[in-house]
Amino acid sequence: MAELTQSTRYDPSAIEARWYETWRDRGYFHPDAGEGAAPYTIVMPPPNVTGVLHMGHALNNTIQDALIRQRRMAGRRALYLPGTDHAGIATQNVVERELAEEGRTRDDLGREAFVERVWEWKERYGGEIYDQLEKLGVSCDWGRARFTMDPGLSRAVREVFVRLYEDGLIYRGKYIINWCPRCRTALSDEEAEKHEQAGKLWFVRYPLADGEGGLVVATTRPETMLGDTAVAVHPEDERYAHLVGKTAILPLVGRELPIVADDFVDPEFGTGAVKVTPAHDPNDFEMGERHALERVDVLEPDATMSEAAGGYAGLDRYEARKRIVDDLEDRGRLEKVEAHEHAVGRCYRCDTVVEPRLSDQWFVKMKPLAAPALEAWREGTLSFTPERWGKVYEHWLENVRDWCISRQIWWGHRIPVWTCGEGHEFAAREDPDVCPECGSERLEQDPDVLDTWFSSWLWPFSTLGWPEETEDLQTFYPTDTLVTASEILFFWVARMVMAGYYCMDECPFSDVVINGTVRDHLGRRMSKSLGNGIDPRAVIDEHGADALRYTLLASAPTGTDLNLAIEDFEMGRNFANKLWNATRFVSIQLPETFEPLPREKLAGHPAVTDAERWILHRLDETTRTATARAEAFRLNDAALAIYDFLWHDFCDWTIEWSKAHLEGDRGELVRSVLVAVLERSLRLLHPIMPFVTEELWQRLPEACRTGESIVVAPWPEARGWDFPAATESMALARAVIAAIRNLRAEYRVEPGRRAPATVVAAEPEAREQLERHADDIARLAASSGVQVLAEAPREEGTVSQVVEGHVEVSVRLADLVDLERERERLDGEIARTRSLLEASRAKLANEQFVEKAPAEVVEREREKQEDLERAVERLGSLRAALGE
RNA sequence: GGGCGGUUAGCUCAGUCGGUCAGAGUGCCUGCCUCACAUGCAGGAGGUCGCUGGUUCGAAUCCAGCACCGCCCACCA
Repeated sequence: MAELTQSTRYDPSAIEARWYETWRDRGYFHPDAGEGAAPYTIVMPPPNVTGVLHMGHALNNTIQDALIRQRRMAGRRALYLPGTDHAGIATQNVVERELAEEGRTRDDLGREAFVERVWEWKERYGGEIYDQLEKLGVSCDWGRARFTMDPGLSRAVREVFVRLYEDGLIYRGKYIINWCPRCRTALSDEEAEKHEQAGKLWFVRYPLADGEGGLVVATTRPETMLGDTAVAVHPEDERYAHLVGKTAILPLVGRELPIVADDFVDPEFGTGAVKVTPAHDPNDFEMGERHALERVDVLEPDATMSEAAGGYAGLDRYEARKRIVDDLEDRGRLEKVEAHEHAVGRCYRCDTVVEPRLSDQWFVKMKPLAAPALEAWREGTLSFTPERWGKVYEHWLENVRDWCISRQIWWGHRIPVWTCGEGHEFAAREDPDVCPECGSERLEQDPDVLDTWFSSWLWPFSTLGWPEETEDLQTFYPTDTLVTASEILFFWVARMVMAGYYCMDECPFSDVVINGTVRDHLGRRMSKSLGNGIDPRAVIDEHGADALRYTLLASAPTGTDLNLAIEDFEMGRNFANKLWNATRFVSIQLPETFEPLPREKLAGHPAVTDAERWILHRLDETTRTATARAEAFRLNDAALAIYDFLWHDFCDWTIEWSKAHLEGDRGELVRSVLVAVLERSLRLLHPIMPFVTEELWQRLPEACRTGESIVVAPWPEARGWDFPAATESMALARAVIAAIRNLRAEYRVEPGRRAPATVVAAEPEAREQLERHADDIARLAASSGVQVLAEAPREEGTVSQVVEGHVEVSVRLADLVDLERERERLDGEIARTRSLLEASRAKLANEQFVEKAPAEVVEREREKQEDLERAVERLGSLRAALGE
């Protein structure tokens, strides 16, 4: 164990894969269902099967894994359930592109062969993301991994669909939906992303049928005018009151358009008169319903103009727009054109501008499902971190609209609705042979498939076996924490809560933790097209998974976006390396047969000093902080607290301090403390940096740890090591050391040259503390000896500082001292201290302050004033000794 | 149009209850290969906490307004 030949560089590549296999093979990630310890469950937001691990996944999964590992160590039965999503449109697109390269289309293959082909693709590439997640070190239960199109999950989808259908919560109808002309499918409102875009507003004059004047309407999509079946104005708009009931003529087409009055119209916008196109605009559709208007569909599914467009038939929508504008202009119907910024929907998969289109689609009624989901948030059954996301969730649910769930693609769960030759329509859990109503064998299944999210929203329970009453479901549902990005709060989180209540009558999780978006150092979203993405796999290859995980967690306050540059990951790498070397140092000190003192004997050991007590005190403090922060989902705070403790307290001070105490009477105690602190620190850090902590933990003597792996070692608890006096005394010692070092550096003392130092303190208590530490202070400050005195002897050739207000630290530098410079330095110091003192005095002279501020604050201010007074005094006498 | 978030050191960001909160990492400057670690050690410079008011004994912190950046929602064609 104590080989001195070990490399001074930590090499993660040598150990990560090995440990991962060991953990997995030993079953640490696989909790049993049934009776046992309290479960803790996280279901992984399933990445798309087409997905490649990106920084967003890395962050999301690191957070989840850190939570899972911490709770597992704390004794919970932790289940981290992984899986992938079939991602209907995305996956179909990938395979269609593959086919395109072969010069074929999905229609060439036909539905069955195409779906077969997608399955082949899935079998071949769908597992890649699992390998990448393993490299990240996530402690998922791979034996329970699920895919949204597994037989079990497909059964769950069917079951829910049929239940909703039977409950009257699913309906089919002709409505305006978002249509992607490239994917040739409907999209949900959430899938049609709105983007502000510069466009134009065309003002077109529609003449009246009776030949008397006309009225001007404004439109952003002139091509849709071919489908106009009315013109609308506001009922109270006096400008147009006389026209209501009359008829206008549609230019270019000649169709007669009734002029109707409708509340929807905003008199302030445009001209206050609106062309109504029920087949191509959701509002116009509703107006069409209200006024029983005809619907004229002028577009084909691929966004070319249909037969109904007359002379424009066959043209692409934008080509048609151009021609129509030209033609209107030619005929003098175009009044004017204005620049106009407006929101345009685009397909979230291919970025094509979506077209509002009239078609037959399936919908889920959301209002009844939303009610319990709202209730859960309002009652506190469901919490969000950060809390503000709860309001976003609430607002969406309050305004939720029905969910369009049918997609005109082939890859996905086919809608389980059949129609028989007699026209009977029914939904069925099992593929039917005959119509249940009339026995007809001529059955036809609806050709559409379900929105991918229709399977994702069941994820927390479908993955556990639902609709079967499995042991897993009983044990691990409801789950505990859901960690996800804010982008899918509506797509996924809100709908999961609805499904949870609808199917299980219970909220599917108690906490939703929203993680931030990973951006580049300029704050731009990482994306393929910008080429600014940092590949987490490359970071793992270069620095190790622990470095990636630490950097991500430390840089990511919960819910805040993080801007990262590639160099930032060196922070994690350096920390892992620091740990490696600290452990090397401790190991080297331990004989092969080392038996550490029992932990309960450390703090009360006869040979114990402030140095040991202080680090034990800090260890307890850090343990409490790390635990509280991990429980509150504040992993960045936990990570930073452990980092600070290990690097700056343990390595910078305790290890350095210990070097003179490793042998002799105190040796056994000091070594026991070192190993105890290190061992517990490794456990604290394990959820964040699993690999390096395991590797190092295993290198500690067996008697210093419990169990065969740190993965299943107990989460640390504070032991009541509470030593404020030792903490204070060490703070003074460290301040004195820092002062001597500072004086040496200022005077450019050669590193090899040692100089005697004097520490003057009036208080006997302070002197006593310093006396005890004199040798260590001298050693760590490169001094030949430290003398502790009550009175200051004024010697020539010394330079001084005052620390903690009342302690004077002097170093004899003889020939190196530049009197002039020392006078200046002290004058500066005196001026600074005086101004602080003045401020403090002014504060205390303020009656209001003394009266109204809490006694504790006033007391602290008094102490501060005293310290400053003494400091000014001491500095003054130092200065006086230097003459003019 | 509505809502939310951000603005703190050159850079990336912490800062919970208003009073030891002017902090970290990185970068920069000085000096060190000191027997765990140069992926390191020691020392140092660097900020009017976006702007303007207000509340308060006291404001980076609370309130209002403003400016800039970003996100989400939205059926004004």
